[in-house]
Amino acid sequence: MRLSHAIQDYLKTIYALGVEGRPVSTTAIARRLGIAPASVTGMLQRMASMSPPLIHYRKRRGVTLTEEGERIALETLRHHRLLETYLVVNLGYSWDAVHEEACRLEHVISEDFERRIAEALGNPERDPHGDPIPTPDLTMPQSDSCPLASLQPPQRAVVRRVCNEEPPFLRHIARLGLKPGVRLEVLERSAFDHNLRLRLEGHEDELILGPAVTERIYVEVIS
Amino acid sequence: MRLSHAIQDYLKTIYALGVEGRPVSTTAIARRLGIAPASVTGMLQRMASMSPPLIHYRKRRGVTLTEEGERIALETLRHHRLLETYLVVNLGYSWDAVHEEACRLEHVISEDFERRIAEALGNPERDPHGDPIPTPDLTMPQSDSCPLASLQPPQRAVVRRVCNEEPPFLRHIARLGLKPGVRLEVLERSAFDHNLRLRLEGHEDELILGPAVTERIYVEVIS
DNA sequence: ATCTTAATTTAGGATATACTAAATACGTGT
DNA sequence: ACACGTATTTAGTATATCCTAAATTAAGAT
Ligand SMILES: [Mn+2]
Ligand SMILES: [Mn+2]
Ligand SMILES: [Mn+2]
Ligand SMILES: [Mn+2]
Repeated sequence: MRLSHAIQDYLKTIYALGVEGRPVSTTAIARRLGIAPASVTGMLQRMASMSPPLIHYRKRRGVTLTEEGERIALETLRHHRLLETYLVVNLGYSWDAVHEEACRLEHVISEDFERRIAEALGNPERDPHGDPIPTPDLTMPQSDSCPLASLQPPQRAVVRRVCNEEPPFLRHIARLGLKPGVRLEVLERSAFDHNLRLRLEGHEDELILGPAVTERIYVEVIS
Repeated sequence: MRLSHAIQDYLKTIYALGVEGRPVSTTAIARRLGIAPASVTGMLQRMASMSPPLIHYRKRRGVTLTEEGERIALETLRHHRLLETYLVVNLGYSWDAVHEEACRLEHVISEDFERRIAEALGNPERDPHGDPIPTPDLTMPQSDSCPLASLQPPQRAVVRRVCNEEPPFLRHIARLGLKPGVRLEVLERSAFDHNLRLRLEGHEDELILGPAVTERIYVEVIS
């Protein structure tokens, strides 16, 4: 039974919002998808009463994914992230332009297409934004990165992941040189405004970043 | 105004069935799309009353494309054929497996995606089946090929185009060595059953093909 | 002219997915 | 216990796309 684009996007959204198995609220889903809350309620009720059910739904308590729902969320997410990677690596897209394209393509490619691009890319583990790509058997690789915002001087770290898909944000930090794989050293953390002063490896000049940026960038601390 | 997948497929179908501007019947569209005739009537009425209208619709007389309808048909067809070519050339698909995949992807790729794969392929003029690919400004390249069935011995010709998308048919003729670009010589045409005996360039043994095959293969006669 | 049949359209419905407006429940502070 | 504001659900619609069954039209045969 092939599921609709709409349902696949709901599942992806619930997966993304449901950290640590906490239930996800109707409103949160509505905001993320740009849909009226009432419409989301309707869709959640339908998804909960399919067989097999895709979500556990408790009125006014929010939803969590069933095993089946999570499987499809991961399947769709694997499509999405492989596509983003393919668009950047093989078709020369810039990393701020791939999200929209992948979000349309993810719903229509076959399993064969998925296999072929994965292979062409050498079975990558992360997409251009550093997001982990679910494995072919649909488990999500765990990564132990933390927000750049949580670092203290004089810690050193590698940028792992950028958790914000908005093209202007991505263009901004790319211009600064902040991309997955880049090493950096925290020089100072200012009180109250929590700005970070830091230097990227290979760059002379220093950077000062506010929390609006540092909370969206995940890094791995270098021992 | 973005048109739906369904409408794009209707337009492609009307384009394909409407040789020389002859009106296309409801039934023909229904058969080709695997949809009930009544549903087709409904859709045709809607398409005729959009602004701008996509088709000219005369009750019980069949439909023809308007300029706008033809534009979209060619746009979709360009997507389809570029995708088929890309799948074969860059992702290693076999030519009998690309149609279905392209028929889903054609509706969701952006103009940017279209440009990029066209460029990656060197702006090809034909797809893997030899079908001409509409140019970027949406004109259909004219080709002067004729059915293999119309040849007489001892004419020689180059295979140009295979006008049948069914995978078993494509696998069959590929196994025989009949692909676009292959040269051949007609040795004999038998009366009544219209079988053709012929030899492919580079092959030792001869082939005997019935009209079910030779009417679907288009060739260009070598002077 | 009328009959028969095939093609087509109309009528009535179903499903998926959205919307707005109105009703209801929940949680919090009094 | 209660009232208020927010989150959520219900009710009632709308649109797109399909379906089946019944009605209508056109075209050829008698
Ligand atoms: Mn999507
Ligand atoms: Mn990503
Ligand atoms: Mn299609
Ligand atoms: Mn083709």
